[in-house]
Amino acid sequence: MTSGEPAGPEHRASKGHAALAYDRIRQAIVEGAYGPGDRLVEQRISEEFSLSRTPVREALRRLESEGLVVFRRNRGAAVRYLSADDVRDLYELRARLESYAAELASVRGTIRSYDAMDEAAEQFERQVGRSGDVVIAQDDRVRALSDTNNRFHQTIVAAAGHERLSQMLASAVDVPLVFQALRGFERSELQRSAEFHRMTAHAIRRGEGARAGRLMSEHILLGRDRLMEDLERGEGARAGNASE
Amino acid sequence: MTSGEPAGPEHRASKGHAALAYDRIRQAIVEGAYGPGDRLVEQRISEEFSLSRTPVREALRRLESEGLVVFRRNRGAAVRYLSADDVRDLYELRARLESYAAELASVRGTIRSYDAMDEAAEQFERQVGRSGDVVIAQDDRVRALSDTNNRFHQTIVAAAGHERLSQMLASAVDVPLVFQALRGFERSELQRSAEFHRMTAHAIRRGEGARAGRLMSEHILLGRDRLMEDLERGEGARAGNASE
DNA sequence: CGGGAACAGATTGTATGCAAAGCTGGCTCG
DNA sequence: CGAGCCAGCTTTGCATACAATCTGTTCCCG
Repeated sequence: MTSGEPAGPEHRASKGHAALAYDRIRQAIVEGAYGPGDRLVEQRISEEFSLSRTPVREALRRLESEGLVVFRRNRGAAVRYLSADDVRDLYELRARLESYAAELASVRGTIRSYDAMDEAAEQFERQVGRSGDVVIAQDDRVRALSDTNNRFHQTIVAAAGHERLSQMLASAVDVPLVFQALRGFERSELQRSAEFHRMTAHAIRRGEGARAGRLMSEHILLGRDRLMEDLERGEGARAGNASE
Repeated sequence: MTSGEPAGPEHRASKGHAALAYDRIRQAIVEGAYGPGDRLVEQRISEEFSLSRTPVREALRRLESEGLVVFRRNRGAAVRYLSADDVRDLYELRARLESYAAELASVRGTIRSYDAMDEAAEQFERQVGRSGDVVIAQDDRVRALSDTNNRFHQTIVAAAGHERLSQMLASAVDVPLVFQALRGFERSELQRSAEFHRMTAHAIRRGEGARAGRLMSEHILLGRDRLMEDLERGEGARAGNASE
């Protein structure tokens, strides 16, 4: 569900308080509990989580380096605000990076990683099929879809076997946006996404890297287009509203 | 080592101790004072810089997020070790990112940014011209060359006007490698680099983004080839030992 | 009545203390 | 003679205390 950390059992003590704070703050941002521009006061958060400021601070700086949060000297952290232009840029960057990942995956991936990729693609398809007729509004559905979608993309990134690339993608994907985007998708769009997943996975497995890269890029840019429509219409909860 | 940073209790409030520690540690790694695998013990570093452990720790985590340093839980930080394969991957990634930056710069750059770009390219050329016949061994020369080279590349990235991209490149460039690479360059290779700088800058200014991107990519991949030769021939100071 | 200096509250940035997790080396026991 | 274990030291991770900086407001003076 969250990206990056290897999915271990839920041992709170074994993870370290800083990592814990990181997970929780990140999730709060991704799901919109903290909106863009909200200040993240260390004292308040540390009380909320029953920790000291030190690990909270560490988590915040880590989130800063991933681009979810901005720091201003002596003024602390706030959830990053993204303009429509920022979103456009971010998606285009992501398209390039993930296209590259798809190319690499087609060369370096193992059979097992391909199987995992297909499995995620199939599950996504099933979830789309099961979802309601027009718009899937229920948060749980969106979350499940988002998780499966992330899993598909991350499987490919993992198959690419490029650690730094995977690290970068974690910060380029900007999960809040993906979450938002999926919420607005209509069923036909979800089906198209599922189809792109299938085609991309197929190309990767066959070793056709360039094709896989183009498909992946197109897939992501289609997502961008859809999201930009929403943002320009003004209903994005995360961007587009510039007033305090 | 450092040319002029005050280390005493007298300090400017404008920078913050954490940022200072970051700069100094980073420079030490880039120039090889700390080699790959060296442990970075917080206590020792904080004494060295007359600071407390807190800002040092913060600096180390920032360096971790940039990929120069690795943390292992309860064992602290160490300078990251890069295998030859890692270096290859890193350069290819950098090529893609900076190629994209060049494309963007050709569309978004201002006249002023183009002038700065040319200025850096010209200075690089002058410095190459002035340097010794075969191999420039002197650290000062290498450092000057490295600075100018970085300035050229960073000018383009800045002209691209894509904050996240620029942030990513900061961590993809892995300055120690560039430093090492330049040290091994022969004069003819430096001249070729200078020429690529000129051609790339020209393409950017004329708005030929695709060309600029290809040139930039090629320029970086040439650098990669040269560096890989060095690494394979003997262990470069930074890579060569494969144990975990 | 308006501008600005200074004060107060809030919040970050830095320093230090303390407990727990790792590592090292030596000792004991098989 | 070797292997395993225990003790002590090192170093991190977290908590807390303190100092520096910023923001907003009030009050004084022109």
